[in-house]
Amino acid sequence: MIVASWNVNSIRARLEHVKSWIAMHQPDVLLLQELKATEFPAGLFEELGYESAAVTQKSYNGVAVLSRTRIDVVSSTLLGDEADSHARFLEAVVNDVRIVNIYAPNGNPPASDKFLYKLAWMDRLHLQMQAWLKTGMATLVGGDFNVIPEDIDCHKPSSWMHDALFQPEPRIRYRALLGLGYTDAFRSLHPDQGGYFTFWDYFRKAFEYNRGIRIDHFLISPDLAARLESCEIDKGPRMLEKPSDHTPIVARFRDAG
DNA sequence: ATGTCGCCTCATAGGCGA
Repeated sequence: MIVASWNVNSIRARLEHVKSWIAMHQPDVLLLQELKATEFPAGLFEELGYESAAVTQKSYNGVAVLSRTRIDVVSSTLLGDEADSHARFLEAVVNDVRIVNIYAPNGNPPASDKFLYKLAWMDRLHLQMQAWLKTGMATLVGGDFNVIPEDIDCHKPSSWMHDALFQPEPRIRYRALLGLGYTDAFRSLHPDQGGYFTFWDYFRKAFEYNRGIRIDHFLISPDLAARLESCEIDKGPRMLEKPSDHTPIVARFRDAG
């Protein structure tokens, strides 16, 4: 099973990029974030052989799961805050695997209401991820976590020390998710290797100089970690005209034994 | 502070979020 995740920064602006990437890579499951549109063009992906489920809102956020096989949606809201209406979460079951697509809050600037929302959101995610482990179902939580886990996950820590994605509070919470028993799929197969990023700013030729950050992640339960074959970042789409500022990450799993 | 995108609107310029 091949699972990919890509923050597309507007599904309308990136439609051709996404369609051609799917045609080329044929993932079994694709998680999309930052749709930035009320309507998700499900029909266009149906033509490519993909079922889809999406949670959307006007202008902001939005996540979608695409799959070549049936998607059973479990929930479109993260527990713990009835008043939270952001489209940032979609939990589904595909091929006996719990697939959770997240677009975690950015949280900038630090010491703002947005930053507090980010931390609270991560605390809510922690509780769910803890509960999922106890169900015994193989679980993958993927998407844009908006957290730079370690110093090697950015080109230069001093450039990010004032950014919400690099603050101790979210980083501690990310590590706590690993502490529950989840594995950072990419890092587990590429230990101690810096210079691997999933996001580069549009400005200052950040991509050309590889001044980026690794903030798109797959956190996988132990049974899935045992099935993990590869996890790579595909920089290809970031090189195209009018790219998203993120690029896809792709994980491959052995079939369940 | 700035850079650059994509969205929206008290819309063709400016604000917001990233």
